Amino acid sequence: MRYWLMKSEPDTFSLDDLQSRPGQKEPWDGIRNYQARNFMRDDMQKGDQVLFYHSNCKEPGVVGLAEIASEAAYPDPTQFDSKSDYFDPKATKDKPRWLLVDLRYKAHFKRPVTLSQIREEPKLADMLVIRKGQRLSIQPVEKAHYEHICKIGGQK
DNA sequence: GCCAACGTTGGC
DNA sequence: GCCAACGTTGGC
Repeated sequence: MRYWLMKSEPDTFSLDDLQSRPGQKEPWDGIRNYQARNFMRDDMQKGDQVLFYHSNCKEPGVVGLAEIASEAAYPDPTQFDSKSDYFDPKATKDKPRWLLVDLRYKAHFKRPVTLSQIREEPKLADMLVIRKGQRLSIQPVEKAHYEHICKIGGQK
């Protein structure tokens, strides 16, 4: 099993939104970065654990947990939809360019683990999310880091 | 709203 | 294949 950090802007789609979806599940569409896509395609498996991170907001940080709920990555339907913001004219059904996975809600942390807390904690100094210029919306996370974030967040 | 950092595009 | 121009991300 692997561990991930996935970013979302809470104004667009928050952990609350994921919790209130039917089945507490959501296809994670709109990923348009090759590195992030390759993580989904090559490395993600059903049951992988996810730190759900709120970005571009007042208090950026990990607000809770989710998990990968699809067996594998599959084509993101928004790439074929000319009305979608995520439409990609170069993608075809025979040769889809973009993939997604389903995400399932697990829990809210008792206390969100803020970006500044992560920066201040020496044990988390190697996390990608605090590396300068790091913008990837899907990042691999080491197990020890995952567990420590959970501990700070008050989630076993 | 600003802007640094980074990814992508496209002319050559 | 280079690289300037442009667009996006995301903290502040």
